[in-house]
Formats: sequence, C-alpha cells, structure tokens
Amino acid sequence: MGVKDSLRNKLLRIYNLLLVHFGPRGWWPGNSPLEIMVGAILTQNTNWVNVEKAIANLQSENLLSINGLTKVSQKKLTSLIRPSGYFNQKAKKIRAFMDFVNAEFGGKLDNMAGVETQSLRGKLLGVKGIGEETADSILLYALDKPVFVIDAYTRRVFHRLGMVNGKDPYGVLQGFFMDNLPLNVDLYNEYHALIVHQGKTVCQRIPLCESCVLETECAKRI
DNA sequence: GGCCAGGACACCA
DNA sequence: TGGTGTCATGGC
Repeated sequence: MGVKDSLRNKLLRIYNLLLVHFGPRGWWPGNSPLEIMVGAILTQNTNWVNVEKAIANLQSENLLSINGLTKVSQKKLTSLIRPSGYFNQKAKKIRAFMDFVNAEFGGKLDNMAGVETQSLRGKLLGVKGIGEETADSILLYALDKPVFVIDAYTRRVFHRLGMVNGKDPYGVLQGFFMDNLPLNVDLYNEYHALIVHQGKTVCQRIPLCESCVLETECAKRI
C-alpha cells in the first residue's frame, strides 16, 4: 500500500469514526440556496446562533430573496442583521454579493449553478467580502459543487492529529483533503460538518490521536 | 467580565 | 508573504 493510499484510508477512517459517533449533521442548515449563501457571509467569525437570529429577522420582513435583498435599504439591512455582529461590514458584503448575482447572472442563481466550478470560484473570490472559505461554502453547500471547505476547526483538529501544519495556506490544506479523498459532494459536505461539530464539542488538547478523536473529557482549548 | 465564535481585508514592513 | 489591527453581537 502506498503512502497516498494509507493517507486516504486514514482520512476515511476518521470520517467514519465521526459519522458513526455524531451521526449525519444535515448541513447546511438553510431552506434555500440563497439562504445558505447569505448564511455563509453572516457566519464569518460568528457563532451560528447569532446568524440564525439575523436570518430570522430577514425572513420576518420577507426579504430573503434576490429582489428583496437588492432593494432593501442599507440602513434597514444593517439593523436586521445586527445580531450576527460586524453588521456594517456584512451589510456591505451582502449588497456586493447581490450586485454580483444581478450583474453576472441576471439575478438568477440557476444561471450561477451552471458555471464550471473553478471559474465560478474565481468570480466569487472577486466579490468584496467573499474569501476562500465563504466561496467554498457557497459552492459546496448552496450549489453542490465538490470543493472541500477549510475553516479554523479543520486547521486545529488536523493539526492536533499531526496530519497537517495548521499554519499552511488555505489552498495547501484544501489540497491535502482533495488530493487524498474521492471527489464527492456528499462526502465533502458531511466531512466538513462533522469536523466543525468535533471542534465545538470534543477534547481540544494536543496531541490528538485517531483513537481519542472522540474524547470529551478535556476542557483545555488550544 | 473576559473570551470566543463555521473570516475577510487593509495596511505595513 | 507574513504579521497585526479592525470589524461587533451575544452566550457562557
């Protein structure tokens, strides 16, 4: 068995450990592609509970649509998403994203879904306020594109496992997973969701080994 | 009352 | 390209 095969097997073993222990996470929590996209922006460096409040505010005003978010005033948008934090920044980001959807795809997400993945990724990264993680979350969770999402939990958990350097650039981390795992939307979806859940709930000490990836008796967070 | 949460970006050397 | 400051609410 080659090095690559063993790495692939190790990644799949960890995935199965997490999946069996926690069960499917049912990501992304959201009822429509647009809601997922907006949620991806609102959750930047923010607790998801706060994001849910902001989304509920938008829904209560019937504004969770391309048209609604395009026409709503900056002031009102800012006040509605206030619970998610960074509300001034995020209101601009949502506005910039709507401008992008309208200009590039005639305001229709269906047109967006038809674009080749890497080309679309490049376009998304050109929108102010959308970085690599947000772009990939949109691609994977809203548009069913096979891209592996890297976030702070992924860095920490796999650094503790001794499998990656947590300081490596985003693309290096993403390559580590995508070069060693089959290109599969459902796998990437569930794996990332499980990593986040693991990071939130499980022992955060170093080192973390495969056999204790599910331990809960440890309070120390690195 | 401090710390952290499913980041991104401007600015600096 | 790498480090640092900024943005900000809400739960614990």
